[in-house]
Amino acid sequence: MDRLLPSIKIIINEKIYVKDPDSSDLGKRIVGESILMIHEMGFESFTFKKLGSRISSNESSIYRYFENKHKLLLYLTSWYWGWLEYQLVFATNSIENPNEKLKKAIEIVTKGTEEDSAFSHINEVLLNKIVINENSKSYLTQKVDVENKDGYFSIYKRLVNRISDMIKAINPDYSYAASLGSTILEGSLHQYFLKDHFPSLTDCHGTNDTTAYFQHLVFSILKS
Amino acid sequence: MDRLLPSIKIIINEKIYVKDPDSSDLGKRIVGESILMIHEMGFESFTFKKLGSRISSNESSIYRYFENKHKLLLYLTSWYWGWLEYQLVFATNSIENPNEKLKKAIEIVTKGTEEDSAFSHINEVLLNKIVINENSKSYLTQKVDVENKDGYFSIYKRLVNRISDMIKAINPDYSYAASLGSTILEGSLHQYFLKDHFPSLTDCHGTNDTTAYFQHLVFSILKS
DNA sequence: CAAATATAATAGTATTACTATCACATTGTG
DNA sequence: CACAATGTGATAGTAATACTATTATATTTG
Repeated sequence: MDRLLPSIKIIINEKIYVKDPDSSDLGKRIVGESILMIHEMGFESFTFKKLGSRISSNESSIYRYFENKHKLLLYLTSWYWGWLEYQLVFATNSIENPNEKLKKAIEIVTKGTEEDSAFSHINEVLLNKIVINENSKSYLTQKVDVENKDGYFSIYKRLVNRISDMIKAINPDYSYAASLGSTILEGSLHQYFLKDHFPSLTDCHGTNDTTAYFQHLVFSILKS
Repeated sequence: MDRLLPSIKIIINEKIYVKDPDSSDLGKRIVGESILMIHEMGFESFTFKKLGSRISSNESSIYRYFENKHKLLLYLTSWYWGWLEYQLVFATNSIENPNEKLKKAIEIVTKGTEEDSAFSHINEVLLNKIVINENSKSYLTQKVDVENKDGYFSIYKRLVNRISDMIKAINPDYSYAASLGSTILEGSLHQYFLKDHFPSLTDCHGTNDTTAYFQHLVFSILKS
């Protein structure tokens, strides 16, 4: 993908970090390298100590950016959802026809990720894979309610709401617009996970299958 | 729920445990009390040491039943899916009409859990809540593929397949029966999670809403 | 050039997730 | 009854984790 708005920045809730990793070279290395490492070894095995030695820095320096690795995961997933929201708005904003708009929206959020040169320190393709594997761990914790109150999940919620609003625009009488919106986003991640690890539980094996599955699903429901 | 088949036992893959917890009083206390504790404090904070002191036993004794707490979680989720499969087969087996059969199946797997007196040491209601919060942690690990090969997820997969088969029985031309089956199971857990923590992202707030949502979703798709 | 700030190095702590060993109690078998 | 096998409990020990604290050293900025 090409650089359309080179000066854009994804804004993350300030409570998620101690110091904005986007404000320094070290911060960007922390974020950029953590994506590679979490992708390689999984979130559980990833530690700040290992990250420190990988970026020739120190454990204690990383703690000046993120309180703990859970907050770093929240940063990464928030960034991903913010980036996806930007793609979504950019691609659908000019579409007038509600059906075409929703169809495009589903395509954007369910298709596999391509690289985006606009954010050089972040590998969006690997980040997408991290989100598939680790996203639910960001909210399946004892602290969800507190963190939700603090707005840690607001980007994700806004994204679901955008999709739900598009659904309502097509069929205002449909009673489950929010549920359908959340099912598309979460269900899409899940289908990609199944494709890699439980292929017998999904039919989405090819490039555009997940998009086709959800487009068919959503429009069948809204027509009836 | 009443005891229909009092002598039934949910069979769990033997590789998941070191010693069958169903074979002794201590084993049953380990399983029964772990459900209460994981529900209370979440899987991350739960440790074998804490469990030991809660059941007036010893950490090392628990290790004689389960290699680690991840295996214990696999045991609990497998048990839950096995139990749910039993409910499903029991409730749908005698239904001839494919539409009625699938409708009933969706009801069984998406409705909230009631207590089952047949398994006295297991609190199915709390176990269902654990599954909502912790199930994905049982497979979102680096070891999934090895554990899958060893059959750790076979009950869950069989359950998805049962639903997929019912879908195919109604509409053999539908291309996404497996995906739809997995979406129902996983999506249902997710809607229950949203209900408790992100209510704005779901419409399933009442007792039967999740069932109604998925029944409407599935039959809309299969009709079209 | 001095002061402020950022980073690195080191050390230390409580907890976790185990492993190993030994003692004791119970149970089953010959 | 004796003795062996098994199950359980108690204790100790280890490596790794997830931090915190302190101090030293760079680097930037005013």
